[in-house]
Formats: sequence, structure tokens, C-alpha cells
Amino acid sequence: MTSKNTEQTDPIVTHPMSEKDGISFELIELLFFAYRDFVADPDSMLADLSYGRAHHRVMHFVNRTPGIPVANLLAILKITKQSLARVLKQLIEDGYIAQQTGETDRRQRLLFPTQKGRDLALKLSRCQERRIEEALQTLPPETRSRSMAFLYAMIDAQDRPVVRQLNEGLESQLEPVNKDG
Amino acid sequence: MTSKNTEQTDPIVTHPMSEKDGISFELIELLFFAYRDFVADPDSMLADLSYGRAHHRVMHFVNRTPGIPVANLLAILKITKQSLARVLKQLIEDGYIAQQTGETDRRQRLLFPTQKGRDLALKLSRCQERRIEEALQTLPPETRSRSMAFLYAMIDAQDRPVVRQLNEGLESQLEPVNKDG
DNA sequence: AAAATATGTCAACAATACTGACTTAAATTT
DNA sequence: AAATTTAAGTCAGTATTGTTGACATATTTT
Repeated sequence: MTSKNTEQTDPIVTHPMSEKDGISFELIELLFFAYRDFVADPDSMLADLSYGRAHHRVMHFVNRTPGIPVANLLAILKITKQSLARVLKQLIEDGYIAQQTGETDRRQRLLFPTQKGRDLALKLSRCQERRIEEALQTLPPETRSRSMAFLYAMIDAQDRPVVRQLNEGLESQLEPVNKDG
Repeated sequence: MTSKNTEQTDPIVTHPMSEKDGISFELIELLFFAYRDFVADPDSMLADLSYGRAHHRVMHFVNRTPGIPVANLLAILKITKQSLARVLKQLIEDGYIAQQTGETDRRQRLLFPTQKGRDLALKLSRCQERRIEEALQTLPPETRSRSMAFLYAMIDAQDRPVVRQLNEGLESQLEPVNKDG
């Protein structure tokens, strides 16, 4: 112990931060806990393959939009290409993802899942789907659409079209942003 | 380029993973995007203080349950004490959190926010609250309760009592689990 | 021919997590 | 009273995932 509890320079606050402060903490905390457990399922499955959360996200979106160029994937994940490169390289080496040169633009490397990759992505999604369905099972049927509308409205307005397009089966048209130096 | 797109050993999959696979991907992706943007707000505020997401979480729960023992905080965050120690040390040095020896059990170091710490925690929460309220504004009033019920049901059943207790103003009684070697 | 674009790569660094081993002080058990 | 357990802290090493900055290559656009 280095700290001495007698050296009270700053006064401490003993009453809890609560709704009385004019903030609804419940939803804030529910989002934290729900997400924590939501990602824990695939995390533990991926640990067996020595993969992490980053691999999961890449696998997911490549499987959702096969043939996606690297730049579009970067825009969805909002990470740098150096971060992506590390996990992408492994996934390609391990045969989960394959690249093809773009036909119209031969600079592009389009990303496709292999069958092995598709199998893995489906396995991970099924596990997340299960948690969602079990949660909704106990609740009134409108819960799903209400929750979806809420989560959708929580997304940055400029990114909402991308999310919509994922489910309309369209190629993402998100403006690729250069996050490098 | 090390990979050659002509060496097609594995067959690639060209059709998107979709609802046809029997999985509802919309909620899965909405959770990812909503959480990504939800934590981005406080992340960027904390970056100014050279703090990260870990500091935020500690600040939040210490302010929500002042006087929480270290073991209980570890149980909520589900991290190791070595991980906690690093950020906690900084927060104490910087005067956001203070420790006091437990009265009934003098081995415990109870964690309290200082006024400076409370101010920061409120500032961060207000910013998250704003996003939530703006999202709900556009939606029917039952959206809030439905979304809360959904997120609550998404939490591991054994952890739900902790979340409830946070909002009932009770001291967390979560069984502290030793995550160390 | 020159400039811009898409991608990849090397190197260094930072935040956040982990495991394992060990110490100290206080409480509990024997 | 002595031994054990518990709460907390610490030291050392490692892994994952993110960052900046600089630069190389191939291709497309101007």
C-alpha cells in the first residue's frame, strides 16, 4: 500500500450518481452489459482458433458483402489499413478469405469468403442469433422492431445508409475515408 | 502483393450471407454499429485527458456505487486486477478517485470519486445520454421500455441482478470471482 | 507523361487485455 | 496463539488491436 487514506486532500463524494442528476443511467449501462456478453460468445469460440474480435468483424462483413474492396471494408470497420492488414493476412493464409483482382478496376483486391470462411461466419452468427432469439422469446413481439429502430437511431446519421444497404443486399457505397497519416 | 489471385485452391463463395441462411443479421449488425458510435463520443472526450475506454468504465461504476470494494468492481468489469490496477492508479494519482480503508473490513480499499471525478463522470454520461435521447426523440414512446427489456434479456442471466441493483441504489452483492492465475 | 488512387508493407508505439508469481496486511479458522 | 484464507497490490512478460508515419507498386485518370 502506497496510498494513505488519511491524506484527504480532495473531498470525496459518497452519494451515488443517479437519475437525480438528470441522466437516465439504465440504458447506458444496459448497452454496456448487453454488448459485453453479446461479443463474449464469439470471442470464446474464436479463441480456439487463436483469433480475436478483429478477425470476427472482418469475417462477418466479407461474408455479408462478398467481393467488397478493401477500402469499403475499412470504411465500415473505421480502422486503419495497417490494422486490417494484420488480421486479413492471417485469414487469407488460413484459407478463410480469398482475394481477386477487380475486373473493372484492376487496382482493387476484392475480398471473398471461401466455403471454409462461410462456414465459420455462419457458426459465429448462429451463436449470436441464439442469444438474441432467447432474449426476444420472453418479450412481446413488438420488442424486436422497437429495439431495431432504437439501435438504428443510435448510429451516426452519416453511416445509417451503409447499414441499410447491408440488409438490402446492395453493394456498400460508403465514401471510403483515408484514416492514414 | 504476395498473393496471386490465379492460385484458386479453395473455391470462393460469391453470394452474400443473408436472412436466407436462417439468421437475422440486422440486429447483430445494429448492435455492432450502435455500440461503436455510442462509445466513440466519450472516447474522444477522454482522449484529451490521455485516458481511454478503461478509465471511463472505472469512473462510471465508482460514481454509480461510491465505496465499492476493488473485488466488486472487478466482478462488474470482468477484468483482472492487474488490468484494473493500471488505470486505477492513474485515476487516483490524477485526483479523480480516492481510496478509504474499509471500516468493517480493514483489508478492503473502498473506492470513492472526488468532486473532480464526479464532474468528469457526469460529463461523460451526459454525452451518452444526449445520443440516447436524440435517438428516442424520433421514435414512439414505448421504444425506451422495449429496448431496455431487450438489452436486459441479452445479459447473462447470472449478471442481471447486479444490473438491477445498480438502479435500485443497492450495494452490489455480486460474488467476486478471482480471475487471476 | 504526370498525378492520383488502391493496396500493401515496414517500423515504432500505445492501450488494454492476459498469465504467473509473489508480497503485505488483515481477518478467519483451527 | 499459530496457521490459513482473503483483499489488495506489485512485478514481469506477453498478446491483441488499435495508432502514426513513411514508403513501394500497380493501375487508372488527367
